[in-house]
Amino acid sequence: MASFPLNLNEQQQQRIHKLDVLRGQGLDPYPPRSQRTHTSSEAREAFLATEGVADSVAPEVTLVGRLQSLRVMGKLSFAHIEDGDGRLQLLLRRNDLGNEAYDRFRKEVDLGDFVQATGPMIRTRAGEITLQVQTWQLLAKALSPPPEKWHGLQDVETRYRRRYVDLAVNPAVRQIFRVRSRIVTNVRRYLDDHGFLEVETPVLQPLYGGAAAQPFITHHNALDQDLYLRISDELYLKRLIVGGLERVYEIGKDFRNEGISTRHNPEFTQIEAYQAYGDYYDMMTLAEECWATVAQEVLGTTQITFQEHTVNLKPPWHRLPMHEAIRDTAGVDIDADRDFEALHAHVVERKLHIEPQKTWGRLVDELFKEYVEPTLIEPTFILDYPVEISPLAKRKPDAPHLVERFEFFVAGMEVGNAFSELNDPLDQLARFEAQQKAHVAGDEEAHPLDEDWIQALMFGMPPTGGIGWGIDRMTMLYTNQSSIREVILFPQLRSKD
RNA sequence: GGGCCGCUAGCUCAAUUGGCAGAGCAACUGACUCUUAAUCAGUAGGUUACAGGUUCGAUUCCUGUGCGGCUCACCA
Repeated sequence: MASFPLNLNEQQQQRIHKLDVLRGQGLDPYPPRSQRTHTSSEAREAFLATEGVADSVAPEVTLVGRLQSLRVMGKLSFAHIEDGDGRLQLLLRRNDLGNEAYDRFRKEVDLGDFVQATGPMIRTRAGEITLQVQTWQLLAKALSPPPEKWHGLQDVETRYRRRYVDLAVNPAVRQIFRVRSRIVTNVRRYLDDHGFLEVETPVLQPLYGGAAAQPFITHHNALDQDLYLRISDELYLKRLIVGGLERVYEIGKDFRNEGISTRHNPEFTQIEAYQAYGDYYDMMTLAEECWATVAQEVLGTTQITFQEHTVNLKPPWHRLPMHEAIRDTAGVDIDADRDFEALHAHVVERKLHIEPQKTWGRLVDELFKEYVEPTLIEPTFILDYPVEISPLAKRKPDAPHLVERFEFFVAGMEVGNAFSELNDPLDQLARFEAQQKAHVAGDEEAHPLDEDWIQALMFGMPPTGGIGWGIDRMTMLYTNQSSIREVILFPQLRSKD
């Protein structure tokens, strides 16, 4: 018996009493094995294969599953059990089971219990394909009752904190995570088919990098050394490009120590891919082809509906240089106002403020986020970012204040980031030094100087295109979920108590 | 971190102006051999998130705390 205070409610106490009754009858409420012969859909198919066929015999099956409904009508009862394939009805008759087995089902079994039932498949008078139970067995007793049967579990907090209940009673939630799994599988397949090698790089890193974010810090006891949880995979994957692995990718968790919102979870899943001898144009092709292919495979169409928007992921996507986008929406020509003060005047005029890094690039970024981002409904690549906010990307040869970088947007949501990778070690060093200045000036998300990465670049890296996007946000778009918590099985919540 | 909203039975929700805390489902007892939101009769189930305050009296009004949702800021 439980030796810790469980604060059992009345229904739980009743169910524990039933455990004692069952054990008193010499029955194990938690037997070690089951003997399934068919899943619910296999049993249904087996029945349909024989129904109406002359001289055929109804198939005899053994099904297992969780009891989801029970309708007792005296000497006849109906129930539904649910397995991984779906629901199937059970018919139990006193005549078939005998008094003892029938009464035990009525008295000792509760909604939520796992049961096993054996018998022939039949069709009831109401037309439902049903297992006519001859023998049955309890597989696992549930001590807590399931939520109410037609409103189900709706409380969002309880759904996230007790996801097992959510999954058990809300089929739509199960479907989201099936889609998520198939998205990951198909992204992987696309990259595998295009010659990319899947690799794993450290989550625990002596120095973090690859993005503008604050890290989580942890400690290794034996080494007596602080380590960071990675904020991106970028610099390790690019080390592999230096090492001669020409196409690599990784799908894994990144960790960013920032606010939580409907679009941000502290740990999130990102795909990053790097292609030697490629550039950011190759990454655009990769993104639009991969997203369209995955949508076709997973959803059966390249058209997706997200909230009030319906968009088509079919290539080619819009390609819009950032300065054009800002000119067309904000009415500011950033090419004309190349210095901080001139552009700052426009920003002040529009009552925007920038913190903490006061650079020309941040002003551009601010204008972009305010005016352009909300307009990006159709899948769109925004090209050519300011160098100050892109310390790992290669400069545009004809415009060295910009870099060959794009971010892409679908249905108003930023989903990914890519660039022609900076492979000039001395320029990389200069960029890191600029980041250090920004850090001193108060930008806590400035990129730290990674000396080992400079060493790697000095060994020589070919021209390379790299891309990353969020699997969580991709799943949000493909399943039409407006909160990232709906596509993460166990989203981060504050601990209770 | 700011603003707004929410927290009542296992679940979904009510409760009038501050006046006995209720319903449906689930549970328990009974009837019922083709139901499927089964039906019918009956029973039980509450620290109204928590801590204070006002009041003869608080689910209701006030203050604080916790947790959550949305949103703004920040970010991806």
